[in-house]
Amino acid sequence: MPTNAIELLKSHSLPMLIEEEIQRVILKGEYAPGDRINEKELVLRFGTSRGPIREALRSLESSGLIEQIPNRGVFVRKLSAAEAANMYDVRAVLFALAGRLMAMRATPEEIARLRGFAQAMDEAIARGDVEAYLRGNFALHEFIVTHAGNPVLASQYLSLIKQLRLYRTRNLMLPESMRASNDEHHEMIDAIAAHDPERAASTHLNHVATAKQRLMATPNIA
Amino acid sequence: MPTNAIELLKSHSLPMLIEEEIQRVILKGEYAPGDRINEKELVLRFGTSRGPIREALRSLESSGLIEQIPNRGVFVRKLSAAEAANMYDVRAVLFALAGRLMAMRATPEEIARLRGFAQAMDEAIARGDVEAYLRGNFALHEFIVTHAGNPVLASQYLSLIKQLRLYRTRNLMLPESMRASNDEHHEMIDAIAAHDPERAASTHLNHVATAKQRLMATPNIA
DNA sequence: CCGGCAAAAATTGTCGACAGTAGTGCAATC
DNA sequence: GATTGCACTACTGTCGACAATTTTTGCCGG
Repeated sequence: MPTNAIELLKSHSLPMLIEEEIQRVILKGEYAPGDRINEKELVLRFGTSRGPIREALRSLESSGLIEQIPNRGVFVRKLSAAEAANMYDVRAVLFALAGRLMAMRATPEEIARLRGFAQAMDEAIARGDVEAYLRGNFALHEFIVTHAGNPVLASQYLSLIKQLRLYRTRNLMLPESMRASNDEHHEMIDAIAAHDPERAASTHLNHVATAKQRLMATPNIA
Repeated sequence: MPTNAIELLKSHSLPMLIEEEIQRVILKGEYAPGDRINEKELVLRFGTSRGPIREALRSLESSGLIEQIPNRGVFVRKLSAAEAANMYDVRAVLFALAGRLMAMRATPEEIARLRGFAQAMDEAIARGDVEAYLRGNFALHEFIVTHAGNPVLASQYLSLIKQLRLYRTRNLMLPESMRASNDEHHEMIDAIAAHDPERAASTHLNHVATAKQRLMATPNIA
């Protein structure tokens, strides 16, 4: 197959495209944690041979979304509560660093963007639109870590976020939780706007720490 | 080749073994940053076909040691000073978390081990044995992050350490630097032994921060 | 009816070969 | 003599097939 439509998208090799698609499917929940992923199935799905698919799976293994067991196959990674808790602790210090850096370097435009995110989330809460709230929440966090001026930090943080999506995606958001969480967002942004690195670091750290508390408090529904 | 000697080592698939060997060769400096890695060369070196080798390279790419450019090949990753600085900042907050956790959970045996490392380094300095000092330094750091009770933290920290070895391995250690660094080690261990998480976190953070200062102060010899 | 054993099916691991692309050097032309 | 175009080379990308292992299935005996 010399000229397939999937090939035309440039600067992305075939294994990379396959990797992104498998990742999308996993995060969407089409494969559940613990499920086995059959290579032949992927062959049929993508119409390529097994070579590129195996390369994509190796890459996904390194990013922590799947697990390879020799001669047994690949499985969607299953996160225990303890592992998720560990990830939250690491995520917290990374996010604190992001907040600290943001407080030191944020431009007025960036601060305005941050306030925009928080306001949109306020409105989503008022409308009771959980979907929009979660979108805004992710956008705010992503904006902070990608604008902190440290790509290594951003990459590690986003990788953790991705892996954490494997843990109990049934993340029911109560209205009061959303309100409390967005209050914390406002405090974080105030600290950044005041260019107060210490306060930014502590508010960001606490934000993730309380999110962890909320998550760990929910009964195990798996 | 049904029964090759390399195959007998268990619980490690062939791509994993190849990956470790390539990694070892890169970190040893046999391939320098920016060098191109030829697949055919690896085929001759390992005696396998290109399939397992390509899988190993994909995995190494995810761990940040090499870079793949479509249709061009793979290259040993080249770290700029800015990227190294970013890694040090992330490493600092991770190490601070490790120190905090260690202060909360370290057993008397672990504290004794820590003191043993620091003492061995003191002796290495007295002997002027830079090699032994560096070994002890790595052993101490590794011990702390792997005994902090957070495998996610350990994995990320060790991954950063590995990548940082691509940056100016000509890390000349002056005797006064080693003394100052090991003084910091003693302070870190004291904080852990006192089970003082805050002091442990700050001493660990500062230890990496000053290491970064020292590294960035050295003239660029690349 | 159940457990263990053996053959068969399915799946992963590996390989050699072919296709396509980037880089190189030569040659012809201005 | 410099430059542009072209063939050549070497490499990466992909594929289909074979080998080895695991899992399933069917059978037999208890």
